[in-house]
Amino acid sequence: MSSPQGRFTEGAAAVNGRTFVKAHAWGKHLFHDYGPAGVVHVHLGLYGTFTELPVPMGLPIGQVRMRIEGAEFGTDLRGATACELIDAPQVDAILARLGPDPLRPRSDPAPAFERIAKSRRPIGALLMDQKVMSGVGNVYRSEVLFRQRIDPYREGGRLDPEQLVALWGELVDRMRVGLRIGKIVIVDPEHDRGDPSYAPDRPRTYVYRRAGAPCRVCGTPILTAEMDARNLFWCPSCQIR
DNA sequence: GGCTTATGCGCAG
DNA sequence: TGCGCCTAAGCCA
Repeated sequence: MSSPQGRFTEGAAAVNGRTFVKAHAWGKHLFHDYGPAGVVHVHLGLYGTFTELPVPMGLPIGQVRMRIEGAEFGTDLRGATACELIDAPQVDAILARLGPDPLRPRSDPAPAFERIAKSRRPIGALLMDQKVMSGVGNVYRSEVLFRQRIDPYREGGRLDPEQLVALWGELVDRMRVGLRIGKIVIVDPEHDRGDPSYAPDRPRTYVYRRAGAPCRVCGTPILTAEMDARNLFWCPSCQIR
């Protein structure tokens, strides 16, 4: 591992030349374990990216914050909002403020259900709150609420227990598909199976970024509004308040 | 080539 | 509540 330029170099210097042992993720947080040297905490934020390159990787292009080089391939990290060396207690502190992650095996949604059930905040905001549950982003919040026919403005406490179970199940299913194929596809994701190049421009979402376009189910124009400083999308006809 | 937008979040005020 | 981060993709010309 190396830390070529600017920002984050101080912390990362401590693991310069160290061997990357393993990685794990909780919600949107990624942890790279370097054994006794510590843990590198990465959060991609809005525009962080890892790009993969064959070895030899050549000189870094642009503002590369962290480079990991393997035997055959390596990665360059750019644009992340966090890339810092932390110790075990700091890892625990981050995990302590995160709710259950639908992508983690054997994740227990009960604490999330409890928080939602007693909240008067809209479900569209609760799904984005990392303390309630972690990993759900702005695309999935709009899409799973459409799939479950729940209006994003409905108060959390006004969801039935069965709806909470169904909503969680929907998140698990959809996010697993996203993980497997490497992109968010809600509309007929099985088309991607075995052929990532299949119909690259076919529809991927029901409502996300489709403001004004007809609902794929009922034809009603999709609405958009800001909720918690993020763009929200929904069908006023399919989704019940 | 330029402009806009964004799968997110911490912090100032 | 609004800004800053500062990359990449999509869209237009």
